[in-house]
Amino acid sequence: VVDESNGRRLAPVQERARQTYERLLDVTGVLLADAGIENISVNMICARAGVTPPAVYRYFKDKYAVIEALAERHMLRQFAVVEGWLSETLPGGVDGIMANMPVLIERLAGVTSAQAGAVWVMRALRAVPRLGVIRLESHRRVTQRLYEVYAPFYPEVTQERLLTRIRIGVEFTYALDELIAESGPGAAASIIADGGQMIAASFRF
Amino acid sequence: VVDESNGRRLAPVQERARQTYERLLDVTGVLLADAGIENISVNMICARAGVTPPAVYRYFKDKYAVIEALAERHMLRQFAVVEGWLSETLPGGVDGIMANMPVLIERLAGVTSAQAGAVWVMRALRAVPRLGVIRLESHRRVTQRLYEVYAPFYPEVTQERLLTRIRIGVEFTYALDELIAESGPGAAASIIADGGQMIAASFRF
DNA sequence: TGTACATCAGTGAACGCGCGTTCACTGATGTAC
DNA sequence: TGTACATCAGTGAACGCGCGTTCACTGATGTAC
Repeated sequence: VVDESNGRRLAPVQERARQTYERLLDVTGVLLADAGIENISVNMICARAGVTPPAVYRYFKDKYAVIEALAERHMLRQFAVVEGWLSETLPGGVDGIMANMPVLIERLAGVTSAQAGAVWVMRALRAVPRLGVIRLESHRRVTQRLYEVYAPFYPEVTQERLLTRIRIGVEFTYALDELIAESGPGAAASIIADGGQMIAASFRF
Repeated sequence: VVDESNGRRLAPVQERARQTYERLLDVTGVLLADAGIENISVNMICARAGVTPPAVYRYFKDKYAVIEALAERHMLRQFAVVEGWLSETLPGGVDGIMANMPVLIERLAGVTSAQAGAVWVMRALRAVPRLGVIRLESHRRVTQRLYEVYAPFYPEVTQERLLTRIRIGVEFTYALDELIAESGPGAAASIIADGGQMIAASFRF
């Protein structure tokens, strides 16, 4: 009885198993930061998580499936941040949204810094062909959601053009997230402030 | 008699050797696109280049040194594009520079699409900790150069703030380069046009 | 111009190691009656 | 409440393969006289 969709196998049902599963994800994040995507191995993950290799294969098809699950968890958390931010700023109209862009950037960066190795997960998503699709799918989803929100405010802009701009804006936002993650805490504040303004400015047509 | 600085070993002196060297770089680009950073191996590079492993070790310390050299070649080409573009647009002042942003984006994308696997090289640079420094160094260099050019046009902006904006702008530009590389030719045109405008807009303070 | 020699360029074969993965299994947890 | 059984969770040991890397070498190219 194997799921196999997307490389995931059995889902943990008991509490002990759920802990093992989460621990595997966390440990993978740490290792990704320490060793890098090309040096990480199932054996390493096991050793750090305190389990033996077959335990990993119970839940994941291979090491990419672990990274995939880790990435999805991270992107779901970021998506939740976007939703929360939208519901707060939407009453202020498009001006409120744009004025609060630095707030969004800051919160997204918070999610990234909270999870060890999250930047490296996102980088792995780009560098590994097999994992690229889940990043694209996630960006597509965010773009779609933002389009629904922005469209009423830009009646004079064609759908195609607005979608392109939003898609680029999403990409810019992720670039900022990464830039913040690799900067010291001093530089982070000004990147958040100026980066947010830059994205907002780029939505004046 | 070994160089060892940055993992490079002997430099090719004879013509035959120079061809082998360049072929190793080109083949590595292709393989990076096909197999991905985690699956590429020295053996694969050799097989595709029609040489045996020791031939690679003559010029490179390991496989990362090959990717590093490939990345540096690509970034030098892009830097040359930036210089050429600057000398053309600089007479038009800051307005000329900003108006011609889409031209820069397009040319950079041209360099990327001309070299097989160039996007994957840039992605590998992010994902592999050991290679990250050369990407940072390159971005720092471009940022510095653009600062020299922009500074006179923004006398009222503090140095720190202008540097931050340019740094972010550089990152945005690379993000566009990657976005274009993973888009179809139809979408590329509008990303170039709108992306260029977005970056230009983000330099209005 | 020819030859002897130096250096450059690349080969063939081999090595030990760690990787991904699987097998048959034991132990832990939950549940029917 | 106790016991028998089913399912879940993880172990221990082993495997073959391809990896990175090195050795002593042959062949190709350049150069001094």
